[in-house]
Amino acid sequence: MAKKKTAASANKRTPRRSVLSDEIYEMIKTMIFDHEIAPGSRVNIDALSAQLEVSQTPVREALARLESDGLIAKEPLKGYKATELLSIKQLNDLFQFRLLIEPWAAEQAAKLIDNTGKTALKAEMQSAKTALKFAGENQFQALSEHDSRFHTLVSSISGNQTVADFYDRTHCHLHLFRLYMANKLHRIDGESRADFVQDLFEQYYQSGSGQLAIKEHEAIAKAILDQNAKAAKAAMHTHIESSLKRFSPAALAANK
Amino acid sequence: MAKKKTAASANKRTPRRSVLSDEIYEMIKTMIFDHEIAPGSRVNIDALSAQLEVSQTPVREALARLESDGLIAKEPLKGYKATELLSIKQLNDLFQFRLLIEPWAAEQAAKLIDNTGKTALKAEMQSAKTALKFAGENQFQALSEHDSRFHTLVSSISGNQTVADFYDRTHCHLHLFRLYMANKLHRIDGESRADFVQDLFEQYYQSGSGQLAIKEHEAIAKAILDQNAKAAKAAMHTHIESSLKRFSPAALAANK
DNA sequence: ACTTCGAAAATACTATACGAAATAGTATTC
DNA sequence: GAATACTATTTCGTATAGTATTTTCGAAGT
Repeated sequence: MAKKKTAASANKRTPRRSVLSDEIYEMIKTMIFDHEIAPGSRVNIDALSAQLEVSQTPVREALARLESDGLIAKEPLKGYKATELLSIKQLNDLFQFRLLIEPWAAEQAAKLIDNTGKTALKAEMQSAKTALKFAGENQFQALSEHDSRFHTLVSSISGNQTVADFYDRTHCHLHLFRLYMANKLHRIDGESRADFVQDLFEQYYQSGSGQLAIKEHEAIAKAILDQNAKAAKAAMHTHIESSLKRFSPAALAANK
Repeated sequence: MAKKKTAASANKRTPRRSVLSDEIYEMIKTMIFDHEIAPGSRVNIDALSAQLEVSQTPVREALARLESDGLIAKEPLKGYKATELLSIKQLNDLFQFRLLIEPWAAEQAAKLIDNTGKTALKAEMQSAKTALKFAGENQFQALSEHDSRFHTLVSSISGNQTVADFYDRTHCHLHLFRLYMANKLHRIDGESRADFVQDLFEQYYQSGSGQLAIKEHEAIAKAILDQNAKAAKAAMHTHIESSLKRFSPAALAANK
């Protein structure tokens, strides 16, 4: 609902700096992220464009891109629908893929990092800590975003653009977040979405998973900053395996 | 020009089994591969939809998807343009990426292959040989397509869908790069595009690169069929490194 | 000659309305 | 009760108009 206003005002008043189509793309992504568009549910272009208060044209473009991203599936002449949540197998496949890529990326990052990279990495770790302290009710969101930025950063420091691009394309954080959300939505009926996020974070936080993830990130960051390639590689490997373990119960629950 | 007719007839006469938007997507992709849309050149939606004799809507959707594929880039409010070709660095990055993924995929394939997979793999190797013998002037095309199918097949036998998907995304860039080589290395003006491809094949073929690649494929296939995981992994690693070496001189020439 | 400015043209982007074709759902017939 | 026919809904594509932004290009000022 808040989104409608944003779209309308951005459209009518302010001189646009970007293109509506891109905004719509981001908005729909967010809606999928928040389960406002539930996994597996149909996406009616008419309804969506009405809700967002834009015409069909930008919605169509956005959906076409989301389809390439694997977040939306198109059935010809039947319409678009949000993709289902990751199955256990898909989750394992995804993490196996990451295990092939990211430890190598961390290793390279440790070898090739320069001062700019070091500054960026330190800044990211710092901001993660402060975000966790002050984000209040949005701490889980903050954590998730930090995680995404961290892995993107390491990939980019590795110097291999292909690797960096391909990490982005996995949409890891989005899939994992959806998984957790679904898990939570399953348990508590009738609550508002904001409350779900809050609850979700609390569970995640109180289980110590958040701190663990940050700790592991710190180990990776330290190794990279020390330019200890072997340690960086090992730390990233450990981190991804731990991360998979933390997410697996959610996947189990989501898949009933 | 031949394409126009296809589009029009598919649109007007026959009952459609797929969606126009998808056809347009394939057509534009073909146009990029054929250098009908040159790398780096701008893509005028009006002109393109006129040329293909369809409205803008399906063209926009196709371009949005091609953008996700990395074949087209969008600059907000300025329009779409075909992406530039791979630089030497990007080519190296891409092959480094493949070195991380595909040897593992081959290893897994050797471990997990079943009878269906064995049949498919044998059939592919067989068809590669016959295609090379009898394809005549389309031998380069045949070889290129076999290469694509072979690597796709191994990825899919590996059982990891994420890995298979990501291989697919890399391949179009390699394909494009090969055709680009053709164009650059044989810069003969006034010749038709088909002639370029033909010329490329001849050089490639006469240099023995084609046979080499097939030989390496056979080594990989044998190891997988023998379910010798280690050998399969090693053979794939060797193959990709050799493949890069075969590409590199052309890449150097192409980038002046 | 070189920049700087500004109008005109070209182009990108969005909105809207309509229509054809396929799917989905419902009723009718046998 | 099953197959068929009809209706409704929805998707997909077309056409067109209007707005916003970039680009072009020429004139004025330095």
